[in-house]
Amino acid sequence: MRLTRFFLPVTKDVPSDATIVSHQLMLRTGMIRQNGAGIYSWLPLGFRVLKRIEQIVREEMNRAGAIELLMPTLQQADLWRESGRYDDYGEEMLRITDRHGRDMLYGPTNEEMITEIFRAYVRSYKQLPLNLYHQQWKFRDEVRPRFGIMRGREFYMKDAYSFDLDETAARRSYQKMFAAYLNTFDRLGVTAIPMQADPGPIGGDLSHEFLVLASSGESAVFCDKAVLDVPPPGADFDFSDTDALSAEMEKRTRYYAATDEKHDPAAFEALPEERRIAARGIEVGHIFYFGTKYSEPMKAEIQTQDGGLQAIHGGSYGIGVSRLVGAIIEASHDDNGIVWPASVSPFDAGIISMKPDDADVSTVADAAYEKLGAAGKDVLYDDTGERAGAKFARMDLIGLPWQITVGPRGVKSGTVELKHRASGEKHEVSLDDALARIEGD
RNA sequence: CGGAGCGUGGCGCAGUCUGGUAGCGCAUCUGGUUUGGGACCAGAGGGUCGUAGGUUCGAAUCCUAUCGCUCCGACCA
Repeated sequence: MRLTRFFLPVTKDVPSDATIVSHQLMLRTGMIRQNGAGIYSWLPLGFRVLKRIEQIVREEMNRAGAIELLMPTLQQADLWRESGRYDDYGEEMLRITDRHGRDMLYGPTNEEMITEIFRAYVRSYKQLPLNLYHQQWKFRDEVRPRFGIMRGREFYMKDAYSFDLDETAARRSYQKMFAAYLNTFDRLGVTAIPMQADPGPIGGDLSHEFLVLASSGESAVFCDKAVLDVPPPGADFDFSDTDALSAEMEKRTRYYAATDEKHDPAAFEALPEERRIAARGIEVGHIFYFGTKYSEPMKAEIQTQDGGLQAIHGGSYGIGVSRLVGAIIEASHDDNGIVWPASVSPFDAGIISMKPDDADVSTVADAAYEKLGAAGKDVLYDDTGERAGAKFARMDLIGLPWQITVGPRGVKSGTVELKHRASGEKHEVSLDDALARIEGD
């Protein structure tokens, strides 16, 4: 993408109502635009990141055996009356009346709807286990939205729902999501620690929150440093291996890790002092096993092998996709701007043409742009006539993993400057070497 | 929902106390000089001062109402 053809409203000024760094950086880089309290437009740069996170989440869910579908944002109130949550959910649920006077709502979550879909089609235990998910906008009318997209009222969430015959099978589905989440967050370039959680209004008795450590996090967290060193299951993890699934959970849950709600000071202080981490965290995922909480009132029953009817055991598994954009920035930035993990960066690399009106410079810069594009890399090509300082500052602010600078000096000596954003290392190398380095990333 | 505060060109702010017909910086546009880490000079465009009433000869400024937004607390992906 040529910068002269792109829509990238970067500003030098920090908007005064942004108090945390991710919010400030998202506004400064033109990723989002606020349209109301807790409601945002995703501008082109932000939209790219959102979509890349969504795609990684999708790949990891699919790998774990979940199946994607899409449910609407607007739901019928009657469905929620069946589960009893229409009255229980409270003011956070945005209620709407249509022209015929029917009670509707903007979905804050989809347990009811997925249960309705399930019961309409699934009759036999042979069709289990089943895990259906979607990524869709949600609305929760927060009393106090804040921190930009981190606590918006409208937010983008991946929510998966598992259906199993009994608790044993349901726990296996839970473990699959647990493992899938570890791989997902790892690919997103963040360390998310699973912690015992309160099941909350969704109910049930098995629940973990996944938190990214960040000073601006809304939850106080306490954990054993050792939990940070447990590697993720990895790309070749076998989700059908039940022992391995149990082991992945056990590997982490044996270490102390809790948010303030579940904090046990005695257990924490039993740890050697150098292993105690008391910090703050951002909740980016939450998984629940809730048994028959919805299947019983909503009659989601299947036939068992012996011909009986049985309410299914359910679980739900959320990832805050839009929140992750902010969480990743909170966890990965420096004084100059964002430092994107390569996996979610809005572009794979940036090219700065120091003198776009110089034919020799443009020849080299254009070649770099075309070759990276041909190699499948997404490139932001700064072909503006601005001064060098402005270009460098902007590119640092945006935080792409790689930057190639093409200028008259280098053209003369047959080199370009290759800069790695995260380390700050800069090298004068041949164009081919620079391209090879980026393509190999 | 309790407490606090703010709405003045795209962004950041001054002006409000003490009414006199709107200003600064950044950004934008034009011309010129510049050009390897957020340039300089000259000029220009852009604001019914959140909205609606009221007081007044006159309201960004005073009064009333209303809408919106932010921050602190209790709840949440």
